[in-house]
Amino acid sequence: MNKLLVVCGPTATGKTALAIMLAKQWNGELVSADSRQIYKGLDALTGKDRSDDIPIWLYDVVEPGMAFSVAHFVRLAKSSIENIYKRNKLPILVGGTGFYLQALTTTVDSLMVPPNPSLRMVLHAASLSSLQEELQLIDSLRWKAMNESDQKNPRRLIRAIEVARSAKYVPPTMPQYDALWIGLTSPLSILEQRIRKRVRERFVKAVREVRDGLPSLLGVAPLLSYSHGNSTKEEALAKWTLSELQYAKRQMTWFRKQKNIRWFDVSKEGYIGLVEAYVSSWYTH
RNA sequence: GCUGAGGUGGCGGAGUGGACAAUCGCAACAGUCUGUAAAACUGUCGCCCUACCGGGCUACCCAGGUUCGAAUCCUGGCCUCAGCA
Repeated sequence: MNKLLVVCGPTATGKTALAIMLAKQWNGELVSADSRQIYKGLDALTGKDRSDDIPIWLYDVVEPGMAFSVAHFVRLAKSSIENIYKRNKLPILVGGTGFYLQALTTTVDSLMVPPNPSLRMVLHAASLSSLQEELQLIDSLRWKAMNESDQKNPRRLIRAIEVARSAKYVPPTMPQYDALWIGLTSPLSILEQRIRKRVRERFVKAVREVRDGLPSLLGVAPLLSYSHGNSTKEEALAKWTLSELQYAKRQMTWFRKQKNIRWFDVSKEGYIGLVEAYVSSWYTH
């Protein structure tokens, strides 16, 4: 089975830097699994780190505002990984978008059902209760499988109805990888400091990147408010920092339930050595 | 110092005699997740018990008072802000 190294974890833990280092050691190339960094430009806003000699796939694949979703990601990532294998290199999947990572490494059956824009438009105008009723009617199993939170989530209900109404698919078999999951984390207070520092460092560049009409990525609203003169730099920094921190917490909520991740605390001295040893024992087997 | 406005839960801000442990927003905490995942959504959110059905206690600047009953009315005090000085 083909080996695939996965480096995941919340934002601002140094995933990319670590992955680049590992790529140099093991003749690898990176594949980004980040739902923000797929957009062209916006380097400072989305925190893209780059390397002169290690390729990073799936940065800058689509214009901001264009439709992009997990399904696109999975297709692109699969072909990137194949490409890397063909050249006998090690793909290193690095990113904080847990859903992307999951979809790529496991089977997600409904992923092949494409969106139905006209249906969505109609359902979008429907009330929550009518969405609930419709789903119960056309796919009661799906409805029962949803928890209370999703049953009250219009977006999820609409997608479930969309899937239920589509023709049934036989899910294609996904490539199976021999994946090693490495998670990078640190205590929340330290993570907060790192986020604060990173955001401050990127502020000036990020202000130049944002413009009206951009998708509402983290930081866009406060940065625009600042550049329009509606808030001070400190206010904008505070808001951007806060949203990044909240995002990091959400990421951790996702990753916490995933039991195959080996976690490393990046605030501890010598964690890199531990990672290297861990990867080494996996890679050489 | 005078005049006006006001002091409500971590913050903002409703409430102006009973249905108020106090609408709502933010923050916080926990969580959901199968084509928007940066998103969307759920629950909790004074303290203490609880078989989660409830029960007890302390609360709306402070001190008194009126009232069967006050965050809401009255008196005094303290403090804040705006304008005048």
